[in-house]
Amino acid sequence: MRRPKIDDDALFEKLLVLFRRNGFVGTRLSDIARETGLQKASLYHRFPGGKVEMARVVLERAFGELEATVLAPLREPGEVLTRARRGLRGLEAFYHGGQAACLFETLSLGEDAGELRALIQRAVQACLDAFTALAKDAGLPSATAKRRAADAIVQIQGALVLARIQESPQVFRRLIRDLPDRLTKA
Amino acid sequence: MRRPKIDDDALFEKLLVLFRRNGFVGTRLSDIARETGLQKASLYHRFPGGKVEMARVVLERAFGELEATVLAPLREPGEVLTRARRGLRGLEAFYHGGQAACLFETLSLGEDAGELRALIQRAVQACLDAFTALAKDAGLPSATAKRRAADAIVQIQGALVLARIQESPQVFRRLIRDLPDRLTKA
DNA sequence: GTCTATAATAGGATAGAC
DNA sequence: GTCTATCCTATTATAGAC
Repeated sequence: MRRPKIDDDALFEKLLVLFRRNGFVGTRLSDIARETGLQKASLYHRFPGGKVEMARVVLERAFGELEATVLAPLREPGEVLTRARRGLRGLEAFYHGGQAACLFETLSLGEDAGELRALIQRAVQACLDAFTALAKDAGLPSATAKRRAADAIVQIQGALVLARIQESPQVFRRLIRDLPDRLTKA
Repeated sequence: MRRPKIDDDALFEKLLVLFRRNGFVGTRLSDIARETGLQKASLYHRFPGGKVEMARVVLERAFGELEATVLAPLREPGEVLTRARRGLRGLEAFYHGGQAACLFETLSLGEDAGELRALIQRAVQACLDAFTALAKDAGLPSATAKRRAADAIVQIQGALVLARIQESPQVFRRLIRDLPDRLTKA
């Protein structure tokens, strides 16, 4: 076989699901091999840096998707509430309606997070910036806008954690509904 | 040696720190042995059920501490805002001012969580109930009180996650300051 | 109650054939 | 690009002496 058994996109999806659900240590190469249908040696051919590189690639691609489906809509020109709604619809899809954990949360756990921490921090900061800019565009003073943005991230992360514990996405769905106003209204 | 090298309380504290920081899979028996000064065989003498039993005991004791230092103050008779402030002061201590992760979050990650999930759900539900009762005592209608309680849990969990990622407890401390009003005010 | 020693398994990672 | 086979280490867990 010269052709890949599984293409990069599908491979990325499998890795994303695993790292999201089980974190870094909790995701074993044997799991990845089983889910992708590749042997461990083949995985090392695709990711010479091993598990850490797999996690890094997943983080980078997830950040790219977040940028395209959530942050970009938030920054588009137009009416503030419309932008908020579009971005949050993207966010809802990004987290599978609250049924998927946040990669930034699960990969920030433990000491192994060291090599990935900078990447995670950058992604979270990008979210903070985008939300802040939106709240400013809504006419809120700078300090208030920053607080609203931080509140939004806090609530998103918290809702995802609670949804995981309760095994119900209800609290996350409600949040998505409420956030556009909470971010932009006086 | 017939006397324990380390007493139950100290042992519990060590386990708590490890499981909090690294989750279930991320906490290895070798870490526990190093931190407690006990050999692995001695750990198995204290916890015949192995790592799962250690995690269960930690969860139970942490729940007990939460009950005593946070939930009980919330339920005490007296002025609502005072009760809220006392409970939240307990909560701040419980999470070391935002520098320690939530055990219920870190142990709810991964498939290993199966055996511990019921315990975690019970603890979170107890928090929801206590916050709800407080909000009701503040005169809020039942449905509103429930929403406020869920919001509180969401914000606490989210702030802890964000604090971990940003390596700064700032967002958690601000939350503790704001929560008494957010829970009780019309 | 703790220890040393050891078993049994699973983990990440590599070599080299095809 | 994928595979089989293998290495080495770490991991959980147990046996039995003190």
